Amino acid sequence: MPNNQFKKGELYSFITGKASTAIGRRLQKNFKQAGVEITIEQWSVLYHLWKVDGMSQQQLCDATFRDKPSITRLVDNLEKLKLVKRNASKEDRRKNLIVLTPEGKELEEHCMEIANNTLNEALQGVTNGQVEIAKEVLQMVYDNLK
Amino acid sequence: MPNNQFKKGELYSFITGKASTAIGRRLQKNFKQAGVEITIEQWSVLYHLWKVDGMSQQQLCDATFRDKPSITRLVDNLEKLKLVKRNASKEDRRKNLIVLTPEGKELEEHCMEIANNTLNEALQGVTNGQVEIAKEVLQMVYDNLK
DNA sequence: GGCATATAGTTGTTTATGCAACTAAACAAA
DNA sequence: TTTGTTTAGTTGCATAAACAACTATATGCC
Repeated sequence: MPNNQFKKGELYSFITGKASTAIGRRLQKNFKQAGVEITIEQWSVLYHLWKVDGMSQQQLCDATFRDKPSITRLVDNLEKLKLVKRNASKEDRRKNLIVLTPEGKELEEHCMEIANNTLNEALQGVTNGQVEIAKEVLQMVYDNLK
Repeated sequence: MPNNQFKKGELYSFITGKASTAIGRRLQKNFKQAGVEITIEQWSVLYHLWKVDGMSQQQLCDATFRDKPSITRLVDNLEKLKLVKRNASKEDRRKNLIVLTPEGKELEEHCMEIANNTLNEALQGVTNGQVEIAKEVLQMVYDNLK
């Protein structure tokens, strides 16, 4: 950006993330309507475990961009829901490996379908090219600041 | 979107808003370093009051995309900080008009400078064209779902 | 081996969010 | 005027976020 002045409208929306708030809220609503009783934050943890089961909490922090206390509490609640278990690591006694239960595994297909449909809803009328560019911008922002 | 399938990576980032989380976190850090003792959520309310002083709480809900209880509590805390006051509306006794105090007004310039610099930081290496397209996509997403 | 530093996870605290439920005021229809 | 419906704001509740501080474990250096 050669010129360092933004119109105020851009400033606000970029900072507050209204679009992702709207997606998150819609996804939560769609989960609820479909009888899926997890929060979107819990989903965001399960999402990574479905891809790689048995991650450490620190790995979940990195993957979900949250801090350690937040992950501790999210995992607490997922344990309560019997969707995950903490297994002490054999190689490093500080580490817990978070593993999916059978119920946790079972949720994947249904949740991912709902999430997929929600994103389709959100991106109605947006072209593939626009999505690609938006992705690039958001990735650059994230890389600039993480 | 003719084809309703996304790669999983896109799915996750769009839904969770990692980029705006990163911006928000950086802005909070920059406020703190500059000795500005407000949260970014409080800033988002002040932002609208700096543009239009004396808004009702419902108007702030619409402007900031939050629900009524959230605004009630944000305004509570801003009152505690003596940055705003609630004035009962003369035309409609249900309504509070939220007005800036002199201290609240005084914060504008410094806060907006910090916010501006933070967004510049975030958008390093992004072209004007890319920003424009990203904005359009995010606006469409928001309009599709709000 | 001992000590300094780094790391994983937990606890405390404060702020925030959004759904549900409620009260009071305003508006619309009969 | 009365009644039914809508609207503005508040309270309750559960979940979440992140900073600070802490404990226990692991790593690196002398």
